[in-house]
Amino acid sequence: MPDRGKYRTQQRKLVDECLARHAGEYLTVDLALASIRETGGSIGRTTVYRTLEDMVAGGCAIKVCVPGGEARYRIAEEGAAGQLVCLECGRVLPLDCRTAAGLAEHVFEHHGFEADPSRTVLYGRCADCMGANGGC
Amino acid sequence: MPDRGKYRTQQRKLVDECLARHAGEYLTVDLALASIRETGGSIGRTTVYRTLEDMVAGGCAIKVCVPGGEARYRIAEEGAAGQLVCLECGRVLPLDCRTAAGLAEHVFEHHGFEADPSRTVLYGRCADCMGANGGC
DNA sequence: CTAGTTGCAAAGAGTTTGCATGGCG
DNA sequence: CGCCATGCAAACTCTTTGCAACTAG
Repeated sequence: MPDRGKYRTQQRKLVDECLARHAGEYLTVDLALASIRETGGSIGRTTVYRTLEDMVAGGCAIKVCVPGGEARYRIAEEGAAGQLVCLECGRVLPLDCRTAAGLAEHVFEHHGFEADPSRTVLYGRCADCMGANGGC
Repeated sequence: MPDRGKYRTQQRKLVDECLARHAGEYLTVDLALASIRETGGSIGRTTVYRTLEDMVAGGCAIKVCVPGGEARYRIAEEGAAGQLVCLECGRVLPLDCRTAAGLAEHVFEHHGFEADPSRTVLYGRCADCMGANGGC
């Protein structure tokens, strides 16, 4: 394995910029790829995968796993929030960071588990889907 | 698609019993398959997949998504807890239900998002891995 | 120039589906 | 007896890897 992340290449910048452009959103590899190419960038799918994984390893990006779907990536921001995944529409919404941080702290004290607040994931139904399906 | 879950077959019982036998644990499809066959049960991998998905759809099982790994399933118990996923060793640990429930309530009030406490997932490092890797 | 990086194509892992056989009610 | 369930094999999807050409420093 080469010493990943040493060179600041054209492609690496493209991925960086793409996540920054979509700050707060959760992009799949294909969405990122499409967005990059839309802006005129030249990049291959493999490189997007590799660069995103590098960013996650380096703490610059957050990876969220959605059951039955593709992985989603978001830029890691200062005081970044966790995520709320709607099981009906598949949307991913941000969770305020205070809540996530408080939970992580509580978990550390009670379980000795060092949770990353920005990776907190809750599954359920978003407000829109609750409204649409109401009682049932 | 047939009207899944109508008949209470031998195999369905086997999967049920397997999850019950491992209550609180998070089984992969392969682990469940192995456990069932160990106890003398006859079942195919496809059926385990299908039955577990049926159980998740029916609210009898919880599915947890581990990045880079297989899906894991746990029986859905009354007052079931959320889960703590260790990103180093891949282990999944239970999160006490009081904490998860409190968080879900908080999230509902602040975000209008109806989170399922038992599906709360936190990612980080478990106590064992923290001890092993200490400072770094 | 040297080592890291890219990206195509192919391999791989996990999961789902088609379809004929078998079982529940 | 009808319809659902099973399970093998094949298809599929998402992701990773091998490798030769390329590029940043």
